[in-house]
Amino acid sequence: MTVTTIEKLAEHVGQTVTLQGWVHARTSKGKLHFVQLRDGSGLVQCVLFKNNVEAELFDAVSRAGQESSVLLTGLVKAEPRAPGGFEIDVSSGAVFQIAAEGYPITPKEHGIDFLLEHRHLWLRSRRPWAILRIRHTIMMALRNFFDSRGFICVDSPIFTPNACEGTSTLFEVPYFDSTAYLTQSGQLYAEAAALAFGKVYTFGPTFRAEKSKTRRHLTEFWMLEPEMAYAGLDDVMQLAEDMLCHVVDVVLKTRRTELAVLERDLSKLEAIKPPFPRMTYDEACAVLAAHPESKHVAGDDFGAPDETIISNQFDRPVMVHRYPAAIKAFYMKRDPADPTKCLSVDVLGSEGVGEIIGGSQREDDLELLLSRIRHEKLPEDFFQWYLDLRRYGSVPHAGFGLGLERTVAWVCGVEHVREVIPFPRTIYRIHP
RNA sequence: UCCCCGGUAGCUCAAUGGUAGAGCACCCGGCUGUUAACCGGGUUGUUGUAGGUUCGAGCCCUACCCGGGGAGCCA
Repeated sequence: MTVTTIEKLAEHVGQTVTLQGWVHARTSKGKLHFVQLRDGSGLVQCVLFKNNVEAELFDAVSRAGQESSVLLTGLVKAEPRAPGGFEIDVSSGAVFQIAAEGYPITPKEHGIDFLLEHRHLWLRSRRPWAILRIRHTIMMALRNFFDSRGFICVDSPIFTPNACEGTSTLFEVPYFDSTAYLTQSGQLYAEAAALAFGKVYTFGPTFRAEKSKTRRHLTEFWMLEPEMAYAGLDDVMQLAEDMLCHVVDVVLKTRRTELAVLERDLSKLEAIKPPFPRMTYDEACAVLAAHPESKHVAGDDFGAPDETIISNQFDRPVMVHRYPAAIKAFYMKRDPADPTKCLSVDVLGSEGVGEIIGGSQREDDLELLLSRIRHEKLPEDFFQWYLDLRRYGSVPHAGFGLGLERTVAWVCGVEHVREVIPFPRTIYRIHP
């Protein structure tokens, strides 16, 4: 007897196979049970006729409520009317466990608070299933993309001695006799690695203790940060464009079922093709100045509503570059053509989702970087190792940070980032 | 930290200041083609907490707790 998974049923039409899973839903009609079986890879309807299976199994299934664990063996039949296109005509099987009464997540509607409180069970539902499988695919596509271009994955530490950028509020943790902080960015370490390996990326969790409470914020989220030696702002923008196009392409090619579960408008994804529009910060300011709903003041950073206005001008991500140096991080290199600007870029996702990537060319001159650190009143001692990178073989280098959850939410067309990470951590939620 | 909204059965919600309800879930019975099945029957409450106003509070007032949406900041 072949044990297989639901997503591979197409290879087994006409054969008898065994599926191992859980009862997603069951309806019975007299001497007939319809079991919607979930096995993690998909969902398929299994039909049990009373006369075709042993009485013990038929009786057990009649008592098997939602989420009971069952093992069913039967003939795989093509069934165009069934979701997924297949149906199992069950001949034998076993009920491993009758789920306890009171499985909280019913087929009816639930509020977000209730669902998050039961996230450990909610993961089994269709929507999280689709989203988290796409998240996985996006992570794989990203890794494959960088791997195929000769990037080395270099992990950055999660315990850090200080603020990487000196801005965000960090989580403080006891570290033996002193204090450590959870990383808010692996970038400074990625720079060190780029000067060692040429092209690198870090990919891991990052932490921000800011009391943000919006659909775009988590206190723990994943960030991918590529960094390239002998590269500038234009290289970074090209890399970001190629990367996003590749990710969307892979998801469109391999996750149609999941996108259908999410009722994603595929035309919005199919529009994600190169080239992405590019505009300077000043050009973006002009767009906002001409927009009646914008309260943006030229020179300031863009607020969330401003980003929405800008990104809604296009059907694909837009790259806004050369922001005022004053509102950006100390390590960003000044634009030689206009020293009030820096060589930075923000990529705003389409459909008004806001910033998904922030990147820049880094300041490679020791004296200029040191003056920026002093001007920002950052702890100079902590940055000595970072300054070493400018002392010994400094080169032009550049990179960016991609917010994984924001990217997944954008691709999935999901409103809130808390749905695109398995166990979201927000200001008021650390459970389960 | 600030602004707005909410908290009633396991869930989603209703209830003019006057006897706390419905649908679903769950349990029992029926049905060989269901798709959120259907039909019949049954179980379900410290109305977030503590005060106050009132003859009477789920409803009005005060404080607090919890959560949601947004701002700022950012990915």
